[in-house]
Amino acid sequence: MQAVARAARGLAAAAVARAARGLAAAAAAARPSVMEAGHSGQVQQARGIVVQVRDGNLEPALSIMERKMRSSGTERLIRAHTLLDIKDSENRLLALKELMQRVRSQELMLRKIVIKQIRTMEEDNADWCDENVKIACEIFAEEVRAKNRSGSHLNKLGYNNVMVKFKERTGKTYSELQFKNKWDKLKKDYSNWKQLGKETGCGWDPNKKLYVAPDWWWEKANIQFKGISKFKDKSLQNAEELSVMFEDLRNTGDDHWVPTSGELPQDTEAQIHDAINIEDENASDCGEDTPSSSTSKRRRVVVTDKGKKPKTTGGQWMQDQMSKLFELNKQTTTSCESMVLARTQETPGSSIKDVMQLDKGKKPKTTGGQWMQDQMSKLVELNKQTTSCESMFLARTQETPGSSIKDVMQLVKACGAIAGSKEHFIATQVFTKKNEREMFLTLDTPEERFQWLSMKYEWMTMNKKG
DNA sequence: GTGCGGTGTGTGTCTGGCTG
DNA sequence: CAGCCAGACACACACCGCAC
Repeated sequence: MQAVARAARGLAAAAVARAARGLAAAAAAARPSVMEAGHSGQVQQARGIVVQVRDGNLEPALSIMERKMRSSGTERLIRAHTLLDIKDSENRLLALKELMQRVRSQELMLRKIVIKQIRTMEEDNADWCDENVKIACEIFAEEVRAKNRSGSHLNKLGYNNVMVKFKERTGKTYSELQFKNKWDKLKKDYSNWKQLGKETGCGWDPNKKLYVAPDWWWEKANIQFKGISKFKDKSLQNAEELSVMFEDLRNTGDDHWVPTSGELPQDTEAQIHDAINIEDENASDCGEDTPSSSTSKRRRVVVTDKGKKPKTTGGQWMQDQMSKLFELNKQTTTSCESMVLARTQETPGSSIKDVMQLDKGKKPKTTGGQWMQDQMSKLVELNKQTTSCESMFLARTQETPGSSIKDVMQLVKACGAIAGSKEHFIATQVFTKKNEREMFLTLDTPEERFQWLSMKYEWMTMNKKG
């Protein structure tokens, strides 16, 4: 409002000046002056707008002038002129911006064309003959051993090394992308080959080193595992190198999940459960680092977030799941860990508490893959601890009687799980397994035992649904 | 010094076109 | 039709400048 008033005042002042000029011109020959004439109340013929200022009172005169200017269209002309000035300058600015954008986009286009031309001149069309694939696999494996793999792919340095080494050995210049594509392809092949090893419908021909199955089986398998039928009449080439490249991140879906795969387990709890593999006592007895095949295939997560795919490269989801995993590990480990701690002095910095600290505070400024690898290493360490303390515990329980089904079921009833209750029912199901009984015995109070049974029931029913 | 937003880079997934 | 390839898309992280 004040600005508007100021503008009006400015316009008025300009008009006053112009009017005064016109007045002055008309009264050029005569005296007194314009102001004097105005002051004396004389109205003189003049061009322009004439306003009288009475008794030196400027405000009413300005108001009158504004009215006159508005009615005569002068104000509109002045405004239009002013706006035209602004528009001109703005237009010039816009035009300059547009020009810059045009130049920039043309420059970009030109650059793209030049890059493409240079690429096509420098790059060879990928020719993945057996020999080239073999060399590539060897170099890939070298780079993986040199820890130039982050996540599930080689990093920039890794690809650069591959490009250089491959050129040295074959004379061919392939781009990073071409190697990346080949890497993806090899990974898929390796995954399919491993899948064949688990399929029950095919046999193994040791002479030909081939999986054998009827044609209909291959057709069926190829629908489920795209590209698997290529192994119908040929075996996996460069298996050793591929093993180095992919074995620790194999993504067959049923026994591993790769956090960077973008396909998340729908039932996270169940996945965590599978990951720590509590249900499968046989597997835990074997001490496998990775869980054995679970009952559910990896499923595409239901995307609710405005259709975006769950890209989880070292992302929040991964961190959340790892946290949950730690939490569950803590739950299953703490009780026996305390026993171990009582006997042995713990290595500083390797306690669960220390490891759990990883979740807190700032995110580590590393790539998702690196972070994941670190966390997994720590998790493996933690699991080793768990396994060792479990074995210590088992050794102890073997010494002490009281872990028979009969003994444990007495404890079940004592903690309030009466016959007919869901807690009692789940106890009858799980305590046929020795490990479950022993785990149950690690709980100190009846309350803890009852809660454990409740959770066990919910967990198992949830997994049944999943 | 700290927090925030913008930008660039690296990484991973997916899709569709081209070719043999 | 399978294999190869390019490119779009999405996300995480690092870095930088700026305001407070």
